[in-house]
Amino acid sequence: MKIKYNLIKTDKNCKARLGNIETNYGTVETPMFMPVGTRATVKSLSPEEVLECGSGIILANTYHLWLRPGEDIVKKCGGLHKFMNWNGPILTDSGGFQVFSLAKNKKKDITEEGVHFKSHIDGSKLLLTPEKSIEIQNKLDSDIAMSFDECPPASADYEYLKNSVERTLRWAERGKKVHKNPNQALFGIVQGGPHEDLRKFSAEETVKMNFDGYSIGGVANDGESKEDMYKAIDYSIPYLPEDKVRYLMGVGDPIDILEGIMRGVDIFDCVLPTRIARHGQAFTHTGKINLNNSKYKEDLSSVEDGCDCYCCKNYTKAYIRHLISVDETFGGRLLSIHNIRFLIRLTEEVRQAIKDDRFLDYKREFLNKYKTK
RNA sequence: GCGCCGUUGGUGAAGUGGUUAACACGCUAGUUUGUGGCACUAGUAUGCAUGAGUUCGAUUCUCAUACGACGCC
Repeated sequence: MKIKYNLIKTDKNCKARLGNIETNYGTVETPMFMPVGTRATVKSLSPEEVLECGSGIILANTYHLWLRPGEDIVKKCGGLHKFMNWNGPILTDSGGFQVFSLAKNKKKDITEEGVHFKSHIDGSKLLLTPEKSIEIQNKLDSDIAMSFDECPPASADYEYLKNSVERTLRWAERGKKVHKNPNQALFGIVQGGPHEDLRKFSAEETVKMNFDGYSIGGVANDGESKEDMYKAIDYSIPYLPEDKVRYLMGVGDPIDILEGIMRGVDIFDCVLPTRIARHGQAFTHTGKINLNNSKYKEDLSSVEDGCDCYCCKNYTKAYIRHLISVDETFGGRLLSIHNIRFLIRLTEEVRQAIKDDRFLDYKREFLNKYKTK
């Protein structure tokens, strides 16, 4: 079966929603945070460890798996779940973001047909089209596939965004036509930058195509202000159906997650917890800390008091600082576990708060403690 | 004892008679939002072994001293 989204309730005081998603690989509760496993692995963690962090779902990336090992190999191995030994649901990104990301430094060639660009591995010329992206995702056999969209930079002007929104709609339609996997849901993506009319248009037109869920894209790009991100959400959500799940792509700063939930978002994903972990930083309820800092040299406390993760239950800051400073991968691994657990725990607490209709109180209390400086 | 060479920051080292002493590593701090990232950004010697001299001016020239390397007796 395809996924099924069940809305359980909405917080009385805001748009925060409590729900769950039924999939062939079990049910996951929303709001939720999805760790990123770009190349069929959440960097440095085993599936068991990801599960132990409380995550029931992960994200994998179409572009990267297309290049290596190739979707046919994954298919031969029995699909992505079997291939990577992950028995929970998997969401695949369409590759749209990679095109944007690759095009940041190099010349991109976005045409009506698709996007021409060069492989980051060997420089060979590639063409990714809406049809190709869906075909790859079908073969990967993820539970949730994304439409192939254009993810414009935050600096794009109105005219560019308008054209981009229209092109993304045409691409969504083309992708939907070739989508064949009966066990895989397909999401449409809302674009339009921070502009109210473009978001409205994009959302309404995308919803008309009747996707299994809806993503809000084009946010969290470099240089984008928080205000623009929140606008993008505010201007998209009202036009999305209540009974379909909403996914804010690429967002994972704790504050942004709470802001998103308050505005009606159900799913988040982000590389932040694992990336900053590899660079020595950890989320805590009082803000982000940097284990590189010399003040932790002799600190025998855990990364965060009261945290129930494997890292905090067994290791000191002094030890982790040492690992990070001598470049041992175990340090980043421990912090990845902690950071993912931190965000998952955040969503667990949020779900309870929504149950009690006190999400806004929870959010206020969290923000009071969480220093960004 | 004599000869010869050397002595620049935490480390390896560039360099010049004249405003701010290159670069690298390290160290310190910051950044990171659908992962081309173990990456990026910034800071880090008021001082060039010590003392004296030459000079308008010396880390750069001269002499002495200390320390170190090498060679000879």
